Amino acid sequence: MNIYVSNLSFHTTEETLKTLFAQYGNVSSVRLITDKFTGSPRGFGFIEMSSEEEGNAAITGLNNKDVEGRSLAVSVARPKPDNNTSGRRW
DNA sequence: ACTGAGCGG
Repeated sequence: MNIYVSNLSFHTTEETLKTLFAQYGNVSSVRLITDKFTGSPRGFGFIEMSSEEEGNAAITGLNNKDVEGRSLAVSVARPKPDNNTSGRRW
């Protein structure tokens, strides 16, 4: 279950998200998108959970949640484009 | 090296 989370504080780290999402299910992976030059968290990231139900529970529970002074924006991540092995084929 | 809409590897 790929989950997209944004509107994070610039001080928010992976462990913070990990702790928050772990409350609603098993977090498979946590990836914070960092800047290329400064290496600081850009304010958004991706969360992978073990199951879809846990992901929905995390989204429902953590969306618009106040974290470090910012309201989290949690939603389902978009499918990434692929050369030819990607879902819809038209 | 920075800042506030946002979808990465």
